[in-house]
Amino acid sequence: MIGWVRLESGAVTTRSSTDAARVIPEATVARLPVYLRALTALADNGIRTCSSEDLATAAGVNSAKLRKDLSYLGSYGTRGVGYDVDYLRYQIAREIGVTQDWPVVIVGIGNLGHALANYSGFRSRGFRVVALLDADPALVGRTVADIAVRPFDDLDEIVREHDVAIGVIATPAHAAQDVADRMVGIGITSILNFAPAVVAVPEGVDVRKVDLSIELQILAYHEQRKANGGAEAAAAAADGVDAAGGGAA
Amino acid sequence: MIGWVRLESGAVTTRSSTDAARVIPEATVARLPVYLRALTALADNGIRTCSSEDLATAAGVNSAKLRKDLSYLGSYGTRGVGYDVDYLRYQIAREIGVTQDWPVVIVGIGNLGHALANYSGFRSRGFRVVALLDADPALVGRTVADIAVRPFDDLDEIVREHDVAIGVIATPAHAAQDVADRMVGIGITSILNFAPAVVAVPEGVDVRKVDLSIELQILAYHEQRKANGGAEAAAAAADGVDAAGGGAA
DNA sequence: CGCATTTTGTTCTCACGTTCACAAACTCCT
DNA sequence: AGGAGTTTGTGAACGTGAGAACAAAATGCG
Ligand SMILES: NC(=O)c1ccc[n+]([C@@H]2O[C@H](COP(=O)([O-])OP(=O)(O)OC[C@H]3O[C@@H](n4cnc5c(N)ncnc54)[C@H](O)[C@@H]3O)[C@@H](O)[C@H]2O)c1
Ligand SMILES: NC(=O)c1ccc[n+]([C@@H]2O[C@H](COP(=O)([O-])OP(=O)(O)OC[C@H]3O[C@@H](n4cnc5c(N)ncnc54)[C@H](O)[C@@H]3O)[C@@H](O)[C@H]2O)c1
Repeated sequence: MIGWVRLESGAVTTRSSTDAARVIPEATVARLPVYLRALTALADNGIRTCSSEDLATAAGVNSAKLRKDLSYLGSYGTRGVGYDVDYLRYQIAREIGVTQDWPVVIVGIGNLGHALANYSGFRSRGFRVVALLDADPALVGRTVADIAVRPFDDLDEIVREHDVAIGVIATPAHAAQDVADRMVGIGITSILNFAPAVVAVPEGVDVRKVDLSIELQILAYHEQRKANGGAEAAAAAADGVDAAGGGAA
Repeated sequence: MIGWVRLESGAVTTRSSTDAARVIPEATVARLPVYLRALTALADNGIRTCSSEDLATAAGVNSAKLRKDLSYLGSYGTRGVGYDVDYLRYQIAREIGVTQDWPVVIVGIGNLGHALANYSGFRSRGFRVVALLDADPALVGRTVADIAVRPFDDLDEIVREHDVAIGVIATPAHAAQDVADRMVGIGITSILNFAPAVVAVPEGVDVRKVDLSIELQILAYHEQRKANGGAEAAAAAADGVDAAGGGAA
């Protein structure tokens, strides 16, 4: 359907048709979890089938975009009928990789680290917090959310023992790069960074950042334009501000 | 430089040249706070002048992108020299609107609400938490970060008194839409939503969402592709995964 | 069965965002 | 003053994403 993968240099590989050209656009990847959440909500309400229009409404997107996104995964709907909620849910979960369990370590058990440790949405979505780490000796030994806080230097041991691939940084900004370097050094290849700092990582390691201040500043920018009446406000209104875009990136 | 704003229908408005065609792309708006943070870091290190290359490195972006982004604000650099750190910092802050103080209310003082209330990065970036609200009578009256928790029904009074434009939702997902509706009803026009739920708002209201689970699931997707060796991994590696894209998107 | 109706999957077009590449503008040195 | 060296600001090329529109496929009804 989408065609074969072109290779610029000579080598030509044949592929089984099952994994044909699976290059899912990044923008689509970022929306799949939203669809998954919407499907779960529908299933919880006892809905077994839905149209792209229904699901799009539940996910807060346009139905054309939804259908196009789903088409990258395959043809899991039925024309004239719609999608089977449970079936589609499973397919998306499998595509994202949340049918399996992902062990996660959290580094920096301060205000935010406490909240994260207590967050139930972690576990319910296929992520398991295997360790809480902090450099502060006063915190080590305390238990948060039934997990003992351990010294940061235990990172190596824990990552090896549980085969951890995902690390969360919730330390102050000045420590973020050091923590990231240690994580990468031990083989962690995905990092979620809550510290307001740019962390540099080698090729092959993914970093996603969550920055509250940036989100607020983006809101402030639009707010300022709304407040400044006249031409500027008109221009701001015209671009259909509805946002909820981040994601990131 | 950028030309006049074209209007599709007859009406032609003249503009003073000072606010000429200020249509800053959304992607640029999302990066301006990052530049601001990088400039602050440079200033803290005593650096008074920097090139686009320096600043780009500090902000974790490509220098061409940085220069193009800054060009939407005006010409604040000097060719052959670079940018004056303090001057550029002020210009960006003014553009975003963080030279003024933004009053903010936080609704839902659970795990996350506590962390947010204690977050110092709020205040230092031009945002002032004027109230903490919760529906739970057991929480009302307690003080968190020197601010008394007040009943959710005080929202109207507080918003009117402090002229609040920005609201933060940190309640469970099932309460998010109700809280948003109340906020919008009183005149809040910017919402930062931490609950994993789609909230619908009328035109003219901005919603940005921060969703930890989604970020982790995006990481899991890429992680899965890295793990699945062979063709898929090759494709994943080829698309230069370096992410940190949020935001926005 | 044939036809109207519904809804998906896909194609096409346009808008937006990124990156390259270079002229313009500035400094410094001789 | 003039030329070499820097660095900005921006035009143009390219790639990605969004949305409209529609053909293809399924259902249901007479
Ligand atoms: N609190 C919030 O709501 C919030 C919101 C957005 C972003 N953030 C950011 O998240 C980070 C954490 O915020 P917080 O309020 O929890 O801060 P915090 O000071 O309460 O906690 C930071 C924790 O990190 C630990 N730490 C410091 N250096 C370390 C190191 N090298 N290795 C391991 N642990 C180390 C400290 O001991 C402390 O327990 C900060 O960067 C902050 O800017 C916080
Ligand atoms: N804890 C985390 O680290 C974390 C991370 C990401 C997202 N979230 C999301 O943030 C939200 C809050 O998480 P939490 O862990 O703080 O939950 P929580 O249950 O600890 O706190 C929720 C608070 O909201 C209050 N509340 C409930 N309904 C309300 C209403 N209608 N009006 C006002 N207040 C109301 C409750 O009384 C409670 O104090 C949840 O939606 C959660 O999914 C939490």
